[in-house]
Amino acid sequence: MLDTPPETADMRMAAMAKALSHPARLRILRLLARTPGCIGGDIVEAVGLAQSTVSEHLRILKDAGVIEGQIDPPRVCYSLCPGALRPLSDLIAALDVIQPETGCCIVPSHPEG
Amino acid sequence: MLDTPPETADMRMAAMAKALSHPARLRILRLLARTPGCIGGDIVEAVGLAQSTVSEHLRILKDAGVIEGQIDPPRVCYSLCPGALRPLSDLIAALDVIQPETGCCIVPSHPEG
DNA sequence: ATCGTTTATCGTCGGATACCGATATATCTC
DNA sequence: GAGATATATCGGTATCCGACGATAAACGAT
Repeated sequence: MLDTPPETADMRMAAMAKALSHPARLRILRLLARTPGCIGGDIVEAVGLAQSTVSEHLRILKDAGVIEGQIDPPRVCYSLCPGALRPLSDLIAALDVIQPETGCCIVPSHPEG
Repeated sequence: MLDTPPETADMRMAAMAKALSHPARLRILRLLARTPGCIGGDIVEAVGLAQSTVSEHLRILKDAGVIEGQIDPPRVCYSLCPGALRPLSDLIAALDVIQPETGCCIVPSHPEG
């Protein structure tokens, strides 16, 4: 039912950014980075939301490829996918590089025909 | 009406990420980075959406502090705010650093009791 | 003062998101 | 099979988002 829908690179990038666009999810990511191993439902306690809500956030992160879950029944052990966010930081770096220090407009005058 | 609502650092970060969470906005950012100077309504053509829609995207980016507009009546000259996204890439870097190469779970066993 | 140009705002609509409680699912233990 | 545990999914509701057309606002030119 999903014959490779027109998913552009920007769409993937946008989806990745969207995964980071909620405080609870940032919390989760930091928690996962912090933890020496990986955790299960402790995340629920850490973020202070309902279990179902946290599960949804985890799904979003998983769908975005930012985290992955390793099953250890009946738990699931979540962890970061190391290089997953690299493209995003690369984009940010690229944007900054090209725009060095020029305050703003270089051509404030309008070159009319 | 907005007496500094409990805006945490994570909320700011999330808002920044949300600014990047749409293909059209990524398009706009890349366009601004690309352009030697900065552009006005050419953005509208570039993204292929209605003028009002693009204006809204620009507002979102501006609110997030990612871009800024310099007025050159009747146009507005948009440009990137150079270091604005740094905190986001820093976060990403931090996440990756701490998670070195450990495939996943370090403690798959559940310390019951 | 009026017109033309460019951008911002408004009203609206459909669809997505966030949150919750309740329930289903999966697995180990007994 | 029954029970316990941990996670995923479902149903519902309130809110937000993205898109558009229409309209307002700001300013230079005539």
